[in-house]
Amino acid sequence: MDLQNKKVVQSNTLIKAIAKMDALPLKLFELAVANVDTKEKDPEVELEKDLIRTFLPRTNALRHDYLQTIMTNLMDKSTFTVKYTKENGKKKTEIFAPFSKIEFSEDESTVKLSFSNKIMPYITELKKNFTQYRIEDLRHFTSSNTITIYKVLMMYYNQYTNYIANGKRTKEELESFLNPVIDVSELKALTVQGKKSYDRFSDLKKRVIEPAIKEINEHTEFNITYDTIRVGRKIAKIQFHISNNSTEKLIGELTAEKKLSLSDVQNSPYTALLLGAMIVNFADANNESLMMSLGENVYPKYDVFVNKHSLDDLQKHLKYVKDHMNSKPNELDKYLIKALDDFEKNKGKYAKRDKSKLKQKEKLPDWAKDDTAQKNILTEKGIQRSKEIDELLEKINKDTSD
DNA sequence: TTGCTGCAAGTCCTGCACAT
DNA sequence: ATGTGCAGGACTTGCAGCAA
Repeated sequence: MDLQNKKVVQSNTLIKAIAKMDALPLKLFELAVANVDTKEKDPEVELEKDLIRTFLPRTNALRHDYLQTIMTNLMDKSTFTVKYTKENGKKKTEIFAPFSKIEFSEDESTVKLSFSNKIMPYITELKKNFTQYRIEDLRHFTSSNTITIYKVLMMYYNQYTNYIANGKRTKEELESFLNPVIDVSELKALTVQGKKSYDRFSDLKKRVIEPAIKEINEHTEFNITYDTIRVGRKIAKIQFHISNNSTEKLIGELTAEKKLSLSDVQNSPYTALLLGAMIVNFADANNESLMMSLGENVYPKYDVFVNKHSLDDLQKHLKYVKDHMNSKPNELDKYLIKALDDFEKNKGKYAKRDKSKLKQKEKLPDWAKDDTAQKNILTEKGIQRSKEIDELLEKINKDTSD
């Protein structure tokens, strides 16, 4: 078995469920989960005794009676509490044991663990939220708190890698997965629940947080740091910072600029805007050298512009550009960049203009000092064209987000 | 089965920093 | 100036692991 790559796969609900297990039962549970075939109807796992032995701190031999103690402990202490709010707003709690049976024999080299039906949905329902982490990392953890904190942090980290791959989250949302903020009370509930409370944050920090982070940093490829967030004088939240050299490389590759293709440029909403403003026509849209020059040189600037202002402002800008164009320039990309730069220089007088301000006399950019251009934005024809572009954009955005 | 050892976890004390 | 909360150290407790 390739432990190095063996991933434990659990639903995030399960991770957030409170496991009152000690470190050893928790490790064995994770080991079993790592090896379960979720497609089986009645999932059973056979673990080699030799493998189990490697997860024990100091044991050289694994005698039958000692194994019995460990497995009894595993059965006794493995309880999961899942709390959630029903649709009608009422709280619901489910408490269940992950294993229905554990069997082993003196003359067999494996231990057979049967999962309970109740826990399987949590392990198999991975489509929405999923967490994967290396079981190998757990081997060296001595505290159940380390395992729990590691799992919670991996939950966030894997959402980061998941979403960065499909590009469906903003940069800020991705950052929040890498720098999750967790309430001290929630962290206490996840780690020391059921035990004597750590009323003093310094005790929680000393006995739970710092040893856990130390172990994670020492035994995994992750580097965890944290900041405390105070509400008043009290430390109410902890913001963790997760980094990982090898995975950063992978993420870098995932997010590295993909080589731009003609279809990328054609499918860009900016192409739709240019078509809508009649700055390019359908023949232009199939002119590869023209479109690639726009995609490489102009669209990145439009990205910056839209980020700063809005797509609506860009749309207005392009209308003015078109209405001021006497003839199609030879180098459309340079022309559009120049027009955008001029716009930015005059943004205070133009970009933030609303309808009430339109009635006032104000200085417009040179390329926009055109009566027909100013009329156009207020004419029925102009409004209609604006609507058409909005509809087109909406359609494109819908297609690309699906 | 019993008792020993080592260690993790929990608690308490003291001094310090800082908000009020 | 005072009270509150934190950090660090010391002490206590419980028990896993193991040998006899």
